[in-house]
Amino acid sequence: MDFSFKLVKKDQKTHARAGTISTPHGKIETPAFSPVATKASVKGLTSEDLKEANTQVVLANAYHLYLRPGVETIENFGGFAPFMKWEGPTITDSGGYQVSFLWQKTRKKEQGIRNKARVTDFGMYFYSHIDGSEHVLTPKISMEIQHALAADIIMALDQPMSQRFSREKNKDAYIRTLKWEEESFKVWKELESKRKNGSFQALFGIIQGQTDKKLRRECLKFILDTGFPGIAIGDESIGADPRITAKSLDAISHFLPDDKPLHALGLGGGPEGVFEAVTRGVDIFDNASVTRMARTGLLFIYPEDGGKVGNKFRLNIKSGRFKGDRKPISKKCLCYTCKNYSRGYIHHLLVSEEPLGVRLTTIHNIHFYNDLMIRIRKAIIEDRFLELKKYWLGRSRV
RNA sequence: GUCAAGGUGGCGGAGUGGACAAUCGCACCAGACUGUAAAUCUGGCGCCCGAACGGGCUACGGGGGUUCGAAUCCCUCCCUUGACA
Repeated sequence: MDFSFKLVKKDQKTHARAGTISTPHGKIETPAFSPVATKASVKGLTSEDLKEANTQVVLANAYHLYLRPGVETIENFGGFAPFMKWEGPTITDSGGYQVSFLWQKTRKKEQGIRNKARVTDFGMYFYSHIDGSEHVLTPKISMEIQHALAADIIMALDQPMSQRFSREKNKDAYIRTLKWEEESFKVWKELESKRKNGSFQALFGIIQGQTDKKLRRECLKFILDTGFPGIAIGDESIGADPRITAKSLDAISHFLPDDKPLHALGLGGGPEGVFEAVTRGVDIFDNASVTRMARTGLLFIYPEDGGKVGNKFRLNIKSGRFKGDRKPISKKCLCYTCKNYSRGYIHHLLVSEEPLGVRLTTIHNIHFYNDLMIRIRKAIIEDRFLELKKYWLGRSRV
């Protein structure tokens, strides 16, 4: 088996831990951030850019790649990683999240297309946002798609819970998720047993349950009993507000095994959210807003630059006050962008909608997150994690 | 010089007697951003007072007029563009 998680160091006072995930395509030193390459592309960057920004792993999406360019195309390239010329470890998401929240993401220019999804125990019926064609996603189909996309880490099909759902609907989603994960596991086992190329994909089960401690624990127990190689935690509570995320994680921190990594799906909340999540045992996470914010001009800065909880560790480079500013985005940052370009120039690029602006800001934000994770890992290993956390967050909220 | 069309907020451009401090777009300002249907979306955008409902002032080239009421109608002047000389 080409997949393992080994602890390097466990923090004494918190659940924070440093470890190494080994995959057929290399190691991931944790805690780690995974940039999101939904459609086999981190918007604006080449794989060399990603590498230079210290990226260890990227995450792509089954829903999007299935609809376009299609599974066969990618299979012929040997997976989405060779397709995008990425040589390191990779993750794919099952597509459950996408289908679940399609209905609320209708965009004005695409309003002509049917966008309702219908979920039954059998699967998720949905209409393509591209051409309106009808499709169904089941645990088996999701596993087959992800098998073809050939990431090192794949996700079971789930139906994420939401604060906007009724109690009843959330209960259904929870029960259905357990059922689908079990089914995903069976199909995955079968696909792995038939494998001829000596590779291996690690299937992660997803813990649902929002901030309900009982459900979270029950779900974790189910995932461990079933024997998934890794654990993911999902649904809407792993989101923007670090305190709600913390509440969800607190339910399971004590029960995390040492030999399985915990992935937080879509972990939000900026650097503050990262510290709170790592405090509670998160080893790896992905987040789309890091790169999305880069595109809209929200750039991360260090405490040395004035970054703090109050300003969410970021500045808005599009703001008129940066026009003509000759300083780099951050004086502390060692990314390609900060080493070579000024705030004034980047301000100009984004305001003028020059594509180069997106590339430079995305490089910076990804480098920032990766560097933050490197610092956190180092602090855990050197027994000063809480010290680092306090330095960043000020008076700790924990 | 004659004829024609036109002059509206930072810009473009609607409105052609009351519902107009004036649609809309751009620019500008602020905010948001979860397993990316996002280089997107939301809000503000004459000045002053107010937390808000709201109130006051100044404004559709200048001046004058008609009218209870004018960005809108009439007179006159100035300016722009096009055609003819």
